Amino acid sequence: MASIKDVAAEAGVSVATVSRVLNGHPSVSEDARRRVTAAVTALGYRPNAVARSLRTDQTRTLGLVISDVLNPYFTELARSVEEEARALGYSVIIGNADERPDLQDHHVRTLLDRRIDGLLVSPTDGGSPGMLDAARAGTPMVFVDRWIPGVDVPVVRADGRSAVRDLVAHLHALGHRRLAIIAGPAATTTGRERVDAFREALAAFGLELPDAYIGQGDFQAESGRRVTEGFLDLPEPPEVVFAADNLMVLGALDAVRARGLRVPDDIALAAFDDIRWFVHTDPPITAIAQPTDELGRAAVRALIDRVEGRTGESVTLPARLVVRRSCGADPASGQNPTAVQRSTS
Amino acid sequence: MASIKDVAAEAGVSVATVSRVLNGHPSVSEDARRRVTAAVTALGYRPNAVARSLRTDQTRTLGLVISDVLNPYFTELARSVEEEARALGYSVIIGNADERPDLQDHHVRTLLDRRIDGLLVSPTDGGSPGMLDAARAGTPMVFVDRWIPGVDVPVVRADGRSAVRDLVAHLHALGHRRLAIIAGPAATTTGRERVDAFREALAAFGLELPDAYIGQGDFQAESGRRVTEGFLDLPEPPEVVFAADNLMVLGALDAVRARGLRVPDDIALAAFDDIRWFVHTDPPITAIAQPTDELGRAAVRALIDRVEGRTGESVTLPARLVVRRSCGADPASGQNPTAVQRSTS
DNA sequence: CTGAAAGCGCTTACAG
DNA sequence: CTGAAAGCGCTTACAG
Repeated sequence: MASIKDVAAEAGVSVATVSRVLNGHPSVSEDARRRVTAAVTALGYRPNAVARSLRTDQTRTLGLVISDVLNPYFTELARSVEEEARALGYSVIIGNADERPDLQDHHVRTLLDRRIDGLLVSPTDGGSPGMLDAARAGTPMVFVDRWIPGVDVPVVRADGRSAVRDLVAHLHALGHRRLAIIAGPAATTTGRERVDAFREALAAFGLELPDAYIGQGDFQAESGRRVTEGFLDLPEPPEVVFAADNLMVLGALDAVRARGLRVPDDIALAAFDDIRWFVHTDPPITAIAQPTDELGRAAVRALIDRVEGRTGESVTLPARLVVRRSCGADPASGQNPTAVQRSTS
Repeated sequence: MASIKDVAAEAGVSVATVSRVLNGHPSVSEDARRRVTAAVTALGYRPNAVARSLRTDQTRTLGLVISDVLNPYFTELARSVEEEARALGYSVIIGNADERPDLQDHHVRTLLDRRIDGLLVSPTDGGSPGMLDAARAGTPMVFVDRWIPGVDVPVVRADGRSAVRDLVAHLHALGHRRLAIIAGPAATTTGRERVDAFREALAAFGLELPDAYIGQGDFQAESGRRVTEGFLDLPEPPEVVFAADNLMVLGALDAVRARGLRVPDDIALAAFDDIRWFVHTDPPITAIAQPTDELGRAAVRALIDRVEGRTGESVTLPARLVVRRSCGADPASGQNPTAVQRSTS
């Protein structure tokens, strides 16, 4: 592969001059610029980003460590992150933690070894050692979706509180009183917050959230299945199961189906995180939708602010309820008296 | 951040010795090794991968350019690719082409600029200039899923021919005679092949595939919707619509639903590529499943073979039919006389 | 406007 | 077993 030396030789100038035209430095004669450009195309020369990074101490690359690539929520997030980063002149390298702290650590370490300029993380657990090190070492960093309390890093996330209130109002209006939740890992903020928001919303309606109605999931489908089976085995099973993410509701559907029960007649279902397929499941699933795209973009902007020496700010965007049929409502019938946004599809 | 010099100073040895212990070189005294190790942990030293790459001319990194991250098929592929690569000591950087040749080119260029050791591509179109350059320049490369005819690069893919035959046999046994297909872009191999396989399978049953029953999609949901509407507007609409990927069948479902029609009563649906949600759509969707995980692993092995100087071979793995209810069959009823694999869920 | 030179953080043949 | 030195491909202050 041609190097800058080859280009210099071909153009009859020094490598310094080649470098200058490559980087758009103003003080280069028109003649030199022309010859270098010609040499570059003649040789099909592409600057070696590795060498450039070593010299300039910047890679123009962001690292993104997500909890699970197989979860459509994170996949959408990754896409918007990459788009915004590209628009701002950065590349992004994605690491998939698969909800495993050790894998998360592996990726953080690898990314840091590659000297990425900044790190975007949706932490899998309460903070793996490598992650904490990175934060302490002052690596420009921002958390997306999930965060780690006590670590001084901006957080870009959705606030589901009001949407969860809308959901509970919706369920209450439909006559449901026994509401259960499949929680995410207690070590994650989203795992805890969604339970808290749910409990608070229930309290506003004078309802309790008994321990038996809090199932411990791990954001994976299998845990949703297992927890739901537990609920169905209860002497008094819940009337509604609210899954804290879209994969666990998949598992819940599996479990309900395996028992030969019907949604919403026998049991109602709802989920945090909306995905396109929810329109076509049987029945269509009521969900809380995050502004995923904007979250990804805001996170990138905050991170690049930090990277370039500005102060990146935390951002919180509201999530919203999308009512479909899985809780018993017919969105078109106007049965539901509370003011919630309805699905248009 | 501590450099190798700092470690050398701390340990009281030369940087050469530090480098040797870091790389497990045998001829280092036990004493030196101990002091270096101590210095490394004392300083929290991590070797700079950028500098190492520049020197050794290898990055231990593979590039993966996929057509669309939002498509679960590619997301699964990416996951297995990363897993196998990691097991073999490589990292992978993913580029999402979003089915756009210009974006594909952008990623190929960026990846090459970073001097990745090898490139895994599922080409979006007939081959963007940058991709062709890369192949010509001798960059170790392998195609996954889709490939470019005439380019001398190993291909790792699934052969859907026999599964498509099984599907057509299944449809024929159910009494369907007017079968239509939503094709992928003609510029992609999978776009063309699936139509060819479908046509051949129809021919075996004495059925034709009229032009009006071939809709031109682009592997995105919206095109599936548009094409399906066209089918439904035909004087004689098809009885079955077979979508060449899972996103287009989503669009087809949207279109069918918008007309107030039912699947499979009014029209049957099937798709290439299986996803977990198909079990829970209304109705569950009959699909052709690829051995995605094995494809990803095989592709990585073939690529690393090339990178390390061995001859990476092409691999073709069979896809299989998974019968559900979207074509009118009740998988449990044994209605279908042909020997096809049934969904167990 | 231009070039020679230093240096980014490593690895590795060479000499001892 | 160990170190001094060269060099990977760039960028950039410095001098002219």
